[in-house]
Amino acid sequence: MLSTSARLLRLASLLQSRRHWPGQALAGELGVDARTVRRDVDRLRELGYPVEASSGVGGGYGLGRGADLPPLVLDDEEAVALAIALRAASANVGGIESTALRLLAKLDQLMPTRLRRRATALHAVTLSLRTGPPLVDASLLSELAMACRDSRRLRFRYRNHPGEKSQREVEPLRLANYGRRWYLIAWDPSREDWRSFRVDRFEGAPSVGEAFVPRPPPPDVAAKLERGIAYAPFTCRVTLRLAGTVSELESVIPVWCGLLEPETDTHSLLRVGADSPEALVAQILMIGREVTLVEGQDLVPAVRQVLARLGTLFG
DNA sequence: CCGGAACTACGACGTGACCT
DNA sequence: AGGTCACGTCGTAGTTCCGG
Repeated sequence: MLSTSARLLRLASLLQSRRHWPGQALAGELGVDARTVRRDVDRLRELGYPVEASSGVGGGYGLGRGADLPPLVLDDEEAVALAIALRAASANVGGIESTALRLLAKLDQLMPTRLRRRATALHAVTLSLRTGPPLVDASLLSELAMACRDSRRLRFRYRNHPGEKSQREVEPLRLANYGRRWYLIAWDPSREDWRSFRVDRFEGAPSVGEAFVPRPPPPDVAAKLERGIAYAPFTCRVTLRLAGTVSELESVIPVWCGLLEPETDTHSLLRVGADSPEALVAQILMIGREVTLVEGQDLVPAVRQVLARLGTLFG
């Protein structure tokens, strides 16, 4: 049983973690009666938290936008995650470097020693390699993240892999990053399917539309999208045949190698994508299995050149 | 369009623990 | 014993949904 003060901090933390909370759900989280939650909400309001309430079906509590940011409450794991994420994000997201450093300084000052050791350990043993300029803008990522969190439709202009432009309207689910690239995972009602969109291919700022009821993603959507991301965006693409079923191969072939598809009862297809013939060769070698080329004959001359250079080097 | 059901927040009140 | 505080119960009011 939490003390009243501890419960008040926990309530503030809960309200900051989600836009909307039914009173009964908060009561369940806090282990008290809904009436006690309401009293705590009153106390938070007295402390300056802009807690808004709505009655009726679908009603509940939520943090409104106040004149000032109320005190932010983080638990141990959140504080460590924030410190690590800030260091990583400042290198991969444009426009937030100095803000991230200011925030890190604040966190560093407030963190208990045990947490600071955990947060800095990863940074201390990680070497940051020069990776070029950031690919996406922080404000765009932030806007997409809020649309995911609040389950609001997004309309935006998008340029696909071949460079064709289109107007899209989707129900956003998650942001995902693969290497230095960021992707928006969303349900596309016009295609009746889940799609991933590269954030750096958005043209202009998206417009946020009406709220939608989030649909449960199919259980394997993350793996499928991960493999799709590992293939579709690249300029050098080949399809390989290898022995084994998809379920057998999934456990032995790294997910970043490409997109596995069933072909027959005994063989599967692996679609491999890379930025260059050199990277393609390296990726195919990493598969570590005997493969045959099914599609991508146009890349054969380029790949032969890479192999010839290797032959000269080590011959 | 209307009325009832369902759901939710809100207010009044009683109870028990703790402190002086 | 009396005051204070935190808590739960119960009834009320507002909102939404749905069937006739």
